[in-house]
Amino acid sequence: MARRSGEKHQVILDAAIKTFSRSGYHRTRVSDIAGEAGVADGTVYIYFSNKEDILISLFQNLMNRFVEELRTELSRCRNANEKLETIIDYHLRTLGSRPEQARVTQIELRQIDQKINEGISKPLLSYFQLIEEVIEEGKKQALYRQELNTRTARKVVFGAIDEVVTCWVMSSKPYQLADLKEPVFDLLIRGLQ
Amino acid sequence: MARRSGEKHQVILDAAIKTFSRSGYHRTRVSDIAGEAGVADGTVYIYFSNKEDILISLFQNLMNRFVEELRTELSRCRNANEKLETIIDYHLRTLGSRPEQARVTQIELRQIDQKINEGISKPLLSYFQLIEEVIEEGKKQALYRQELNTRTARKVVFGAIDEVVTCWVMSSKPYQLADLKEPVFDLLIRGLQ
Amino acid sequence: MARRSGEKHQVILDAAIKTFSRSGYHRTRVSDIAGEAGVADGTVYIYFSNKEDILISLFQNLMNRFVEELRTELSRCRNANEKLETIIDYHLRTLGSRPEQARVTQIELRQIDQKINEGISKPLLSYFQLIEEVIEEGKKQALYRQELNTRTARKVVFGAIDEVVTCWVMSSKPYQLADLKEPVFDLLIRGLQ
Amino acid sequence: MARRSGEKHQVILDAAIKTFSRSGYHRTRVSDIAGEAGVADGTVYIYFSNKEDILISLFQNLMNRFVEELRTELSRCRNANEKLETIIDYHLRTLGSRPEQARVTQIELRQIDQKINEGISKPLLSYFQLIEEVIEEGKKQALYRQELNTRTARKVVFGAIDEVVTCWVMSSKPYQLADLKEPVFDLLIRGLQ
DNA sequence: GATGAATGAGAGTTCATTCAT
DNA sequence: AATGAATGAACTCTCATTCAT
Repeated sequence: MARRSGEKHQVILDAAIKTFSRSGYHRTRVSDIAGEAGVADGTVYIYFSNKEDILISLFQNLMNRFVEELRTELSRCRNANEKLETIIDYHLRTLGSRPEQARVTQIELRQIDQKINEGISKPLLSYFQLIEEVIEEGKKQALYRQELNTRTARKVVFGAIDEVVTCWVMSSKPYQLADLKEPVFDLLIRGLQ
Repeated sequence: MARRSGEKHQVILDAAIKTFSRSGYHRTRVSDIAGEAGVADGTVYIYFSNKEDILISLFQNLMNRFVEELRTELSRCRNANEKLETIIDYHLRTLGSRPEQARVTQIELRQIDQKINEGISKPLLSYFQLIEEVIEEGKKQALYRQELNTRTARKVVFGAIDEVVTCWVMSSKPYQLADLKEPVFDLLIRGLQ
Repeated sequence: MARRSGEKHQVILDAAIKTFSRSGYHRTRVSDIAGEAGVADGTVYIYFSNKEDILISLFQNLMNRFVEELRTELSRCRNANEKLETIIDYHLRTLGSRPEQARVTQIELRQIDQKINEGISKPLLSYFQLIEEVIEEGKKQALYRQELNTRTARKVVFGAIDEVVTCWVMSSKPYQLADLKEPVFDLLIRGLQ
Repeated sequence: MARRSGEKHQVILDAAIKTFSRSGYHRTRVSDIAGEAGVADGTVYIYFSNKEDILISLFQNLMNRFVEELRTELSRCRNANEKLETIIDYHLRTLGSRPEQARVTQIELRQIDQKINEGISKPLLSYFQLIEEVIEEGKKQALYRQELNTRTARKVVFGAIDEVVTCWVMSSKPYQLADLKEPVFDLLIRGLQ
């Protein structure tokens, strides 16, 4: 049964990012990943229970690290506004500097079946949770309107950032993704106030 | 069953919405669509060149009608604010009343290969175009800030609405999608002003 | 049931020679033949019972005319040697001047199933019969050896001519097929004497 | 089943001869070959790129062995006449003792598309080459006429033998193919002299 | 007789997954 | 733990043939 650690575990995950990003989830064969990782096809199944498991593990890995590091950066902020700015900045900066990861997150991850989304939802929910915490904090700090519906506001915030990333991924990337931080932050902060 | 010429085209398209929505694009066999449509497998290939073509035609069909009707509604509005409100309202109302179409648009459509996205991009771009026109109009009418980057603003607006729809589709739909119009509009309008 | 006459019967047969020659029997669709003939797909089935029937009818048509005309030419000959020369000449001249027919005869006709060969065998047998008659005549006229096995001799004669045609069809046809009459006749006549 | 590496390649080839000979190339399904070989359908595609590849590999295999063994036999001959006799004898003996192989060579092999013929031409050409060498040798040894066109003579020789085999394959085989060696050789040798 | 839209059986090929070594 | 040959279920698409008009 799927070992979740070991050096090869990570090697396969790295190979998967590359191949998924290059060819897309459905076009990538397990043997492609194995080849890229320099292991035998069967070895993949020692570390992952199936192909979908690789994609989900990939996302969970990335997302956990993402949220963890983001929480660290947020701990240095003094108020909700700074935190929101940090969220947008970190999100755009991280994916902007890792196009392969961005492609997997924005495109490939959405190619899997409904039921599997559960594996994706969990780590994503912790990010949603984080954003909602910041909005709540902003309301407590009287920075944002009291009547603001936190959940809806979170959707707007996340949706805005997410769309900006998707557009960048789908484009030929003629601009720096991080450069969009200012206008996006500006728009969202005014919306919340 | 399909008496008039050309009727089968639509029958197959309707069947495709149902089956894609029910089972997802990759899990749907062409024979499932044919069965749902009450035609033979081969008949599908008289009207569509392949499975992907069905999905793309589906989206183009829906999106063209969507943009067309939306433009009609917008023609009744007096200013950019009313238009923005109409866009959000129409978007949420339309998809909120057609969960199957919403599922296809939000989920299944994103499951196809990169190159095929071209077929999707075109009709989507006309919607993006529409939103940008409204934002530009708002700037001209001095309703929105002059320094607003129209393209980025459009991404934020579309991303916000889109995320709201996606969350609803993924949920067990315990609320009316259209009910989110107010808070979303409120947030976005403040962001633009 | 397949009507064996009518103007369209011949139109379809002519279209079949072209398409079979161009694309090969298995690569040719019935709709290709219909298209080339300028009739509807279904019309083909008024005149022929199925696709194989077209190929067989084609061959029978060609072969009957071939043997008939050849017999006429032979009637002008005075002895077996002249007749053999005429056979070789006529065979090479006829196929050499109709590359499409040659292609169908040499290549496409051999692409059909065993049991169907019966339809091909019959008209071919009358050609074999003709050759054997000439050899027998040659023996009677003391032109050829008495101990000659007529059947085997016929196989050698036909095989030689047939191979010469096949090589020409498969080649880019940089020479006139009829030019091979002399050396082929020379070889065979010496073999028979 | 298939213990030693590479053994399956031959097992599949052997199964292919049987099934092609029994049902014909087009009537044989890949799963029939796999079944006859006692392997899974997919296994066939590990060793061959597609169905056509099986037929071509089959022929190349047989033909290479054929020419190789024939060359060995020819090395024992003292002059062109003996060699020509050996060629005819070996050709008829080999195919006469392996009716399945003969059927594939004479009938099924000619059922494939033009472009694929390239795969067939090469090994066949080496046989043609061999025959031409012998004819040339006969001319040098003053056994055959100097003015003989070697290429045409080769076509006559090969065509004669080939036709004899084809007739035998198509018949119910009431005679020994090898028994035709004498009359065929007799006819051809006189033609060449 | 003619049409051509509709049919649906059919088959080649792929590839995730397994398991003997 | 690692391998990679073998598996076989799965699925798209083609096209000869039919038949209502």
